[in-house]
Amino acid sequence: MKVTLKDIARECGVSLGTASLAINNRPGINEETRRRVISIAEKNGYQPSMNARTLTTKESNLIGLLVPNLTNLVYATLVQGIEVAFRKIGYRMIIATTGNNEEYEKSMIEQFVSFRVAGVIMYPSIARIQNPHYLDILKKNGIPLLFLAGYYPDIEAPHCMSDIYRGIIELTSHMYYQGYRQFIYIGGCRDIVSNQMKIKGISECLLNYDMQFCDADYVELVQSDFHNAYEATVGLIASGRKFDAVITADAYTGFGVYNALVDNGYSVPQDVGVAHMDNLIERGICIIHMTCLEQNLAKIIEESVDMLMHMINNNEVSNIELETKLIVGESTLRES
Amino acid sequence: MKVTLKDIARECGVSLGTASLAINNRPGINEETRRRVISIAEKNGYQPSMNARTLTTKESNLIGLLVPNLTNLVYATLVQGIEVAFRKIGYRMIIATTGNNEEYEKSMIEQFVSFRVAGVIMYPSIARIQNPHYLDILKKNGIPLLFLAGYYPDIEAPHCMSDIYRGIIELTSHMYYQGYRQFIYIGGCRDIVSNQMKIKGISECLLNYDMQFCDADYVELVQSDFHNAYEATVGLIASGRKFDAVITADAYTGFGVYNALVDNGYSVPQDVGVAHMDNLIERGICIIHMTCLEQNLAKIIEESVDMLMHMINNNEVSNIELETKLIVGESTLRES
DNA sequence: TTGTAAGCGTTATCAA
DNA sequence: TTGATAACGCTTACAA
Repeated sequence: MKVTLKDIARECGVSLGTASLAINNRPGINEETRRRVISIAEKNGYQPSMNARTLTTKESNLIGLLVPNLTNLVYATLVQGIEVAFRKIGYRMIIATTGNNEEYEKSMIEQFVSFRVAGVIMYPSIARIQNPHYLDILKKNGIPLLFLAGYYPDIEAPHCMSDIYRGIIELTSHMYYQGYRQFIYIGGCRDIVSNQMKIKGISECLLNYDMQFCDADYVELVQSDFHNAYEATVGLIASGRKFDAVITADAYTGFGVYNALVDNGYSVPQDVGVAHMDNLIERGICIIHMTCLEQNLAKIIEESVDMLMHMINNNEVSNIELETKLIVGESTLRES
Repeated sequence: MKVTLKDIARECGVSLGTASLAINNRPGINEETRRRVISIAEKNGYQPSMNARTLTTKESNLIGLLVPNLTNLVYATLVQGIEVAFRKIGYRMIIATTGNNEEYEKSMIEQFVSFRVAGVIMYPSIARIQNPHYLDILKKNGIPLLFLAGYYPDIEAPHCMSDIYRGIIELTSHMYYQGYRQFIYIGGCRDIVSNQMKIKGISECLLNYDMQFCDADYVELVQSDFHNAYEATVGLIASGRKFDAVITADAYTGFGVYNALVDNGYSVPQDVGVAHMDNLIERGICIIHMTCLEQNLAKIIEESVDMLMHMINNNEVSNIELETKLIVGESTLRES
């Protein structure tokens, strides 16, 4: 049923080799023959088999991209940007999601190997990862790996991400100057590198002002989303815990917190200040303009594609950490 | 650099065939040998080459999925759901975006063919498509095609989508009963099937009330998003055009309209009612609870995966059109 | 239970 | 400018 080069060659009355030259626009073939082969190929809907081609040439021109999911706009934006960038330079992508599931992550990495991809970009996401050394399979097969927006400390591979540490210090300082004193962070698993950077940033910044950010100030959600954040905040209020500043892992989580506060009679920003990571929701949609820390996703996309290409070409690369940008909104601007 | 089965066989001191049996857990091989082969394979990070395997078995277990982009939550939700569903039944996906670009769409379809995918699901999106017959290449290669959430009228392939026609009638009626009389639709290209269904629904519904929905009442945006909708609405207002009801292609467009109205001194829902397709933005985030027409995406996912599997197994399938659900929000509820 | 060899659809090498 | 042939990594008869 599939159309093969042999079919085309036969119909044209030429040999396989000749047909191959024609299809691939290689020199050393009569122009007239080429045209005939190509036209017959098109007529029959012939497409060269990637499988056979990769097998012979050992070049797949394929990139594997692994992200936690696609319904989070940060991931989706990264994926889309990276796909477009690679397409421009003649590479194709296999996009896969892990669902924050270690089994899936492992199986998708194996999948990439079995496709013989030229390189892998992965957004590391698994919370308490059991054994990230299944990533070693990439090295064993000579496939370069680049971590996007984070990394696994145990695995030797370069990364391209935002300098969240610096960014969160800027954010914390801003909130401090607005008079907020008791900070809470609400987000996903604390074991993830990016979250560790946040904790480090917040606590070191507060230390400068002789304040402490302790373990209990990190509210760890099973999943960082609107509803979990809402419930967690309600719980926090019910527990009588004192706090006047909340920083969250992403916008959805931030709005969950905001709604819980308002529903319980608190005013934002007067009673409590709220800020979140990332800036992807159209402001005109939102019930309040939230203060947030914007990552330069476009730059992350550009740099990570660049880095991986260097790695594929056996060049050295060094880690990249990009500046973030503080966007101050109403949610942390107290009337003074 | 890549690890092959030959390497494993050699290291184990068995033949290629035997190694293959072991790796694939086939019967007719000594248990002890199997264990040895498998353990050596794991040690070396061996992964069978999909390329070679597909070439021999002629079964790829791959599905091609094509959507306009990933940053729109509707598409992302569909992609994610479909990926998970196929993974459960042992298929892998190649996810690609078209960026609403006909060239890209064509090239991705060719890509799918060259991967020898078992089937293709595509979200048709190209506005004024020049020649959708590049899809014929799928049929020529015996690859089943399923349209998701729309279809190209000229191409013979089944589709799975919402019954937008019925849904939009329900929405229009609701707005009529709220006293709205002059309808505008704002969305993308009118040539797209789903938009035609909307026009048909609105105009037939209005006809029942002796009202007309004419050509000029369809405001066609180059791209249906927040900013274009905002500008278009401002333009509409400036032109002195009379209208008191706006239905939009999606939530972002709807909020663009809403903001333009409010910024120009109109009140929603008193002066103008606004409603949009789809219901994916967390309500707690939004500045207003908009009336919208919710598609049953979960069902679309389930049914489309099911349909494609039937097609792959050479069974007949018939088109599916699923009910939508009207969610009434503040944006069309006039105080009476 | 294991080994041998043909074949999958390409590309690449070498002769003609 | 073309054709024949080996090779890529794997599966699968079939033979041993």
